Amino acid sequence: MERTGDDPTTAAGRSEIGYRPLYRQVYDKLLKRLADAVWQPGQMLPSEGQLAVELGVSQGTVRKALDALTADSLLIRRQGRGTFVAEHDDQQSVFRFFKLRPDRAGAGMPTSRVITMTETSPNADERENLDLLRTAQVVRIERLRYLDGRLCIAETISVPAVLFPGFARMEIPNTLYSLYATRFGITIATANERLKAISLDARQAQLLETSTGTAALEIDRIAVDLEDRPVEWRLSICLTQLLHYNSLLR
Amino acid sequence: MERTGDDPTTAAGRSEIGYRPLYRQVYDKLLKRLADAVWQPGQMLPSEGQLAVELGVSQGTVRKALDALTADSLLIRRQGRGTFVAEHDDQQSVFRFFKLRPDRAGAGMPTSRVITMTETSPNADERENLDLLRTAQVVRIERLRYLDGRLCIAETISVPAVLFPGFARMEIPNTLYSLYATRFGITIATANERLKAISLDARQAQLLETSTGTAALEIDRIAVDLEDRPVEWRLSICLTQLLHYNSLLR
DNA sequence: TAGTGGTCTAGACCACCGA
DNA sequence: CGGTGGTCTAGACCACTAC
Repeated sequence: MERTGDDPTTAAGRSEIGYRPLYRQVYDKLLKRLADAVWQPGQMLPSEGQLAVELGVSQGTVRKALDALTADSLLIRRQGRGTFVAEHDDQQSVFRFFKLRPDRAGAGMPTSRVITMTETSPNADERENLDLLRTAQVVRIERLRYLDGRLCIAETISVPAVLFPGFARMEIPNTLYSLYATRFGITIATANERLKAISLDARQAQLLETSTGTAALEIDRIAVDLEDRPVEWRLSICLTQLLHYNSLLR
Repeated sequence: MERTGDDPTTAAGRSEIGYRPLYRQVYDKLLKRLADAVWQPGQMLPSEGQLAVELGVSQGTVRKALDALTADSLLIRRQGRGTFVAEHDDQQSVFRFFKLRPDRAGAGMPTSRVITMTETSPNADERENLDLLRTAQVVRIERLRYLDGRLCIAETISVPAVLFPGFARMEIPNTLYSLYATRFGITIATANERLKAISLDARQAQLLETSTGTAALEIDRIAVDLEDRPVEWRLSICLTQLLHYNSLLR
């Protein structure tokens, strides 16, 4: 099943011509450095002027590339201080990919408890969603998550083992994506989520300490890195009696 | 919307506590014209150069304001042709606010059938979500929606009657938001959706021609206009056996 | 060919931050 | 204070569209 990243109406043909604006080339060069972890998360980049000299373009062109990277949440710019590689382990960034909120109060940080963690051969879903060969291995995590102390999510997380060496024997922190970035040099750029309403089967109900047939929200997420490779597949089952999934359309 | 924040400073030249960039003032001026429907949807704006002369700023400053309006989906710019007021009745814009997709195929246009349409006093939810006084009136629509010919949504739509004079006696098209724009001068800028999984009660099940207790997706949407006023509340009950709600996180 | 938006440059000045 | 990003300008040239 082909997964459409965006509206089906955006299938309009591209010019096909090999014209690439200068600022776009600068964007790609800087993106490559970020992907190669030349600059670490939190680190300050050279100033606009220095980059301009180094790359042999005007400061305005560098600026346009930096602004684009900032719009893509890869950089953070602060007037008077400098340009920094975005850190994905602060509170703000956690909620970038976590859209569940309590109905009434503001959300505290979600917490987690790992149930199982194994390195194994991928099943059919994992092969398809992570674009894997049959001979590849995956690391698969099952865990429960809590919001404001209340059990609300059971999820299965699968990643290609080759991209995460030693992952299966690690202590798993609450914020996975910062671990991906700091330990494996993998930055999650975007994630595509597909939501459905389901009735819990017996196993799911037991995990979530509720009764079979309860309505729950299923979130099927594929996360991709800076080079648009799928690097994580996550299937979350969420109880939404006291929570909701928040989506802002603009 | 990021650009219509709660900046307390006014457009008055230079105040010492708040600083308002020139391009931001231009943005606001142009936004006002869009809100006042000085330029109609689909219409071409004057060129950058003409606007620059008229407003007494440089072309680059106009450009920055136009780019910001384009980023907010209010304008569409086409190289070699001009800058146009975004039309919200073409296929692209429909899917901007409609995130349900068939699991397997690409989505055709959704269709609708109105069940009831009344003008009445608001209930407590409507008063709260639309920020209404007890004496106000609302227009309330119940309808069913179909995707690829299949019944999948039952929804209730409520709008303040004062903003939509004569609405209750109109023929209702499939794409409501284009009607809002063309007949009432109201442009939907953003919408906030809250999703939950629910079990259908008897009435909902009957409407959707399925059985009581079926799991379904409830979408609670508040849509706001260019001035950030809530102008529509919509509660949709969606069957997701063959559909999913698509959400792209970046 | 004329007119549009898109890119690129160079330089001036402003607002903000930290030492 | 010096250094950073943010704004603003003026002008040149490029790519695209319509006629």
